[in-house]
Amino acid sequence: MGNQKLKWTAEEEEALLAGVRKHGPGKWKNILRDPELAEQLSSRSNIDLKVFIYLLFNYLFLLLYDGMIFEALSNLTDANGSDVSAIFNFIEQQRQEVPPNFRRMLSSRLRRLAAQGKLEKVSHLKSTQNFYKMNDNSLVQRTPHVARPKESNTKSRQQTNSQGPSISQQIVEASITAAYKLVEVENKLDVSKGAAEEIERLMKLAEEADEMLVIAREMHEECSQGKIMYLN
DNA sequence: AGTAACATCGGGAGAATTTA
DNA sequence: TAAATTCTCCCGATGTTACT
Repeated sequence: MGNQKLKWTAEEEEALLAGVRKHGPGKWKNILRDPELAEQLSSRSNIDLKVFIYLLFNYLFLLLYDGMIFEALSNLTDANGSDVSAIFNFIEQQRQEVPPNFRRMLSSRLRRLAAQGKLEKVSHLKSTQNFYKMNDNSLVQRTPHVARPKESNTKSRQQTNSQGPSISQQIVEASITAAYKLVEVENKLDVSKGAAEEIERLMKLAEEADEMLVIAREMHEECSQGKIMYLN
């Protein structure tokens, strides 16, 4: 038996994104029936389209949280690390408003990042609170443990490593900028009725993140040629 | 009410990578 | 180099929503 694995090609991704723009998210059948897209998506079912977007969605949320956390920690430069409350307050201050369950999600994500070695967990004798600070691995992120549908021509991990941390770092940097926009989406996702509209907005934000990634890549190339660039 | 389409999630399996 | 681990993708079950 066994599933026939069919990696998403760039053409399929483009066709799907074009379909979402044209017909709207959730209109998978319409997208598949669209004569302009049917050929590119001929080997995909409506379930495939749905799952692809769903996984993209999940992936972006991971980027969202990591981006906000890394930004907070890079500003909270306490040598002993920052506790969850300090990180929460920073993000809340920046964001003005956060989702009701954000603190819980933040705490769990911090534990996860610490477990993965992307953050350093600092224990203090005087406090039961966990403190976290960035470490050398903070910007050397491996891909999150969710399918990452945007990366269709999956490079081997060795290739990724040989390029150094820059690509991952670029993703993180791009996500920081996109993070505050994306969290608005999350706020409204509590009202599940409007999820489809929010996903549509998310698609646009994803495009923005991609554009930022292109810019980040260009900057990286310039830097690698010895040019000095300043970030505001 | 019946039906079609969709959302969400868990789990299985193959491929790729790491480790001993 | 084989075994173990991680990543990526797909399928199917279940529940919900929208339409007729």
